[in-house]
Formats: sequence, structure tokens, C-alpha cells
Amino acid sequence: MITYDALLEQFKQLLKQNGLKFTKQRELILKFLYENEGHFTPEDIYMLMKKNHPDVTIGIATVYRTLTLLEKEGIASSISFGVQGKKYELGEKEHHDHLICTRCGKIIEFFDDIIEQRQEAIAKQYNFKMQDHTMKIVGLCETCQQEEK
Amino acid sequence: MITYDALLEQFKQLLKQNGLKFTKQRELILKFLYENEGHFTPEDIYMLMKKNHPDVTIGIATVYRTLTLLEKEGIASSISFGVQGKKYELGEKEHHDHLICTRCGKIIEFFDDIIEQRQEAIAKQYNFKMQDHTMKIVGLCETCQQEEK
DNA sequence: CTTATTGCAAACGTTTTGCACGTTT
DNA sequence: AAACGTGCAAAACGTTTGCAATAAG
Repeated sequence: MITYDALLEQFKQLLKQNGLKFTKQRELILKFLYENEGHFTPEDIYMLMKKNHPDVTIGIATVYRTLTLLEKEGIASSISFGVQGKKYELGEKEHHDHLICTRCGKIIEFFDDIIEQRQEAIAKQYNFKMQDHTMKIVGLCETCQQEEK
Repeated sequence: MITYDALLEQFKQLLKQNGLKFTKQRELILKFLYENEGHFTPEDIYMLMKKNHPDVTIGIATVYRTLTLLEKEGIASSISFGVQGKKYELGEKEHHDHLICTRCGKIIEFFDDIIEQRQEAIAKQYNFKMQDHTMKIVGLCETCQQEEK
């Protein structure tokens, strides 16, 4: 588990390498993702930001721009929920897939070697140069199965 | 491969069972999906509908409503492209996953037993009651790999 | 002092909705 | 006749963009 200081340093390096600037807003968003386990929409982050840091002005556009940047740099990653938008998480961890509860929205992460291997094999079989892959299993989590009754 | 008449009959049954009505618009959209292999956005379908059936009035809202209905009834299925919307196809065929080319948008369908089995196993492991699952491999198709150079 | 970044509001593209009118049953 | 479906236009939704002001290097 990387420390926040190391992550921050890494981020600063990336910014410098690309001629970008280190701002209060970018720092706060990075910090937020580091401190909060879980998956958040840009809206979530924007709201919590305004609430927890009333002293810093921040616009929703900046949240979107920063999340896009973090994802491009490989620091964050997102899962898409179709029309309902995306949710972001810190992405320094290993690749993983998601189980999503359709009732309460809970997201469970998992990783399966066999699935990963089959994906590579399939891409190869169709002469596809794989850039990314996602898999989502949607259903009812344990708790919600009980409460459905 | 189901015949169109059988599909139509099935659709009429479903409508009747749910107290819904059989309309010209619903029929045309079903027919369109039956006759056209491939994946289409609601917009695609709307445009082609207006072009090929200038005699029938149809609104984009009806296309959305009908596609949602067809998907709910299991007759059609969709893949999501995030902000860029969804694409629909007739869903009477066997479950399958998708390879999507990020350059030309081509969609290749595949089915892999091992992946299916692992998905079931994983859902079970997390006490998840699986309702659906999707997997997308995105990358460059054979043709586009060549043209990238 | 140059360049990137910001917040704001307006624009965007897709999807949904309210409503009066039309069609199916 | 009752109920559902329709087209239309307006609204909603998440997201992106142009711009003048601001902050970082």
C-alpha cells in the first residue's frame, strides 16, 4: 500500500513531465480518492469537496477535468454505468473486475486469473490488439437477497 | 434461427400477457431488428425508420420506449458505450460477449464457456444472485492495426 | 511574464417526461 | 368506452466547452 506522500510525489512528477501545474484542486481530489475507499461519481466528489473544504472554490468542470487526467495517467480508474455516468476509484491497485448490486448499488471487486487468461486468448484468436477489458456481474448482493422477500 | 412470424407471434403474446397493445410502430421496430444484423443506436433506428417508412409517423421517444420494452422482455439486448449511448440488437440468440474496436467501432461477438463458468463460480463465491453479466474487450481490430501505421 | 488552470454559464448529446390526441382492444 | 400508445416539445441528465479571470512556474 503506497503512502499518500509517495502518491503525491508521483503525481507531481507526472505533472512536471507533461508541463502541467500542481494546483490546490488537483491535490484535494487526489487526496479524496486516497482517503476514501470506494467508487464515486464526479458529482459525489464535487459535493463532498464543497462540504469538506468550504474554503477552497471548486467547480464541477474541474472535477471532471481532474478525474479524466488522473485516469489518463493511470492514477485513477473508472467503471461506466451507461447513461448513469461513471464512478471513479484510485487506480494504483491491480486490475480487477466488479460485482454490482442492482438494488443497493454496492460494488465488490474481484480478480480471476482464469478469466484474464481467457480474455487474452480470445483477443488473440480474433487478431485483436487488446487495449482494455471490463467485466461486470450484476445481481443482488447477499443482504439485498434477504430484504427482497 | 427463429422465423419472423414466430418472433412476431411471441411478441404479440408478451404484449397480451402484460395488457399492452400491438401497434404499427412496435411491429416496425421489431421487424427492423430482425432484418438487420448488427448493433444500432436508437438514433440509427429512428433515422432508418423515417427513411424506409415515410408513410408511418414515428417519434424518437417511441423508439426509446419500444427498445426499452423489447429489452425488458428479453427480445432485444443492448451494449452500453458510456456517454455515447447504447446499441441494440435482437436478443433471441444465445448469450455472448463483445470485442469492440476503438478505432472503427466494429463489434465482434464471442462466447466462451470457461468465462461463463468462472462468472457463475465467482457470483456464488460472493453470495451474489447473478442477474446479468457483461464483458467487453476493447482494442484494435485486425484492419485498424494495419491502418494505424 | 508566460502558460496552464480555474469557475462559471452556456452548449452538448442522449434519454426521459408531460400532455393532448390517436389507436387498439 | 376504457386503457394504452403516440408524437411533440420541453425538461432532465451527465458531461464538455468557451471564456475571462486567476494562479502556478
